[in-house]
Amino acid sequence: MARTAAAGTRERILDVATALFYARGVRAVGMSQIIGAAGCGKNLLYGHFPSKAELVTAYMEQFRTLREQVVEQALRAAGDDPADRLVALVEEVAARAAEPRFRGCPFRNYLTEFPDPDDAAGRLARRYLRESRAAVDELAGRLPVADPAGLAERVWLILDGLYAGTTRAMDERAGETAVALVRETLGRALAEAP
Amino acid sequence: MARTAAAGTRERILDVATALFYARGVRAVGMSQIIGAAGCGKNLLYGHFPSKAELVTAYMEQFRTLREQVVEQALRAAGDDPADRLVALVEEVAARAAEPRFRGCPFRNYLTEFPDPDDAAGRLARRYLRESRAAVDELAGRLPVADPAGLAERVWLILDGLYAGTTRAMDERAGETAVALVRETLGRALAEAP
DNA sequence: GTCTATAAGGGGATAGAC
DNA sequence: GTCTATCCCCTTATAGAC
Repeated sequence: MARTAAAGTRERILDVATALFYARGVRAVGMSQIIGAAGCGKNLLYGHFPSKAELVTAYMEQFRTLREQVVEQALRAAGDDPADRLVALVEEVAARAAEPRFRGCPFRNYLTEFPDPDDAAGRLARRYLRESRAAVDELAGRLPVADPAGLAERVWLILDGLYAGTTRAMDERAGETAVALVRETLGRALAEAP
Repeated sequence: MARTAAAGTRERILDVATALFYARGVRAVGMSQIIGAAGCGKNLLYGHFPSKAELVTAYMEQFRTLREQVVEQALRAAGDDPADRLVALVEEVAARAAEPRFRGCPFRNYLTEFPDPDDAAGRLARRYLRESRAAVDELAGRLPVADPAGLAERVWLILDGLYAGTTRAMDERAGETAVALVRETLGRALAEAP
C-alpha cells in the first residue's frame, strides 16, 4: 500500500531543502538546486512534494517540530519556576544564535520574504510565533510581579533582538548579553513587587 | 548638459519602487510592477536606472540618506549628554516601529533576502548597519560606566528587537517597552559605576 | 524631443511526461 | 534522468502619441 520505496528518502530531501532555504532564502532557491543537492531525480522529489509550496510548508513544519522539541526539553530541564523557565528559553535561543550557520529565525525570515497574509506557509509561521509569544505571556503571568504583561513584552523584545540574523555577525556576544539582560529584568521585577 | 526632461521623474520612480520594495520585498517586486505603479513607460525607468540592481542600490541609498537625516536631527534635539542621545536614538526607532506600514528595517530585510556577501546592495546595507552600531559604541564609550562595550551591546540588542518587523504586529507597545528598558539599563549602569 | 505602448529576445523558474 | 511545455522576469528594440 503505497509503501515508501527508500525509507528516509522524503526526510533526506526535506533536510537538503531545509538547509538551502534557510541559508539562502526560500525565493532564491529553485527546485532544480534542491534536486541537484539531494542527488535525486525530479520524479522522486515531486513524488514526495507535489509543488514547491508544499515543500516549503514541510520546511516550516519541520522547523516548528524541531523547535517545539528543543524548547520543551530546555524548559523541562529548567524546572517549574517560571523565572527559571524564561531564562532557559532565552538561553536556548542564545545557543542557537551562537551557531556558526545561524542566520536568524526561519519563521521571521520567511515572513520577511513573503508578507502576504494569505500565504499558507506564512500563516503557519505567524501561528508559531503567536504561540511562542503566548508561552512567554503565560510564564510571565505566573510570576509575582506588578506588570506581567510588560515583563513578557520585555522578554519578547530581547528574543526578537537575539533572533535578528543579519546583525548577529556584528556582536558575537549577543547571547550572553541577552541572557544577562533578561536575568536583570526578571530580578528587578521580582524585587520591586514581591 | 544632459538635463532631465521632466524634473522629479527619477525621484518619483524611486519613491514608487521604494514603497513596493519595502512593502513586499525586493525579490517579489518585478520591474513591470514598478512601471505599472509609476504609470510610466519602460524606457523612462530604464533611462534613469539601467538595471534592477541599480534601482535597488538607489533604494538602499535613499533609505540610508533618510535615516541619517532623521537620526541626526533626533540626536541634535537630544543635546550633548551621551545617555540622552542613546535614549533619543531608541525613541526615534520606536516612532518608526509604531507607524502603520512598518515592516522592519529595510537593510536587515534586504540582507535576509540577499545574504550573498558579494552582493553590491548588500554591502551597502552591511556598511550602514556597521556604522549605526559604531555610533552606539561611540555614545556608550563616552559614558562613565564600568563596561561601555557591554552597555552598547545591550542597546544594540534592544534596537535589533525593535527592528524586527514581522512580530511587531504582535506587540504594539514594543516602542515604549524598548525605551523604558533602555532607560533602566542606562540608569543602572550609571548608578553602579559613577 | 520626450514619453508611452507594445513586441520580442534570452534566461531560468515550476511542473509534467516519457 | 532527460526532455519538454509553459510561464514569468529582466532587458532591449521598435513603433507611435503629444
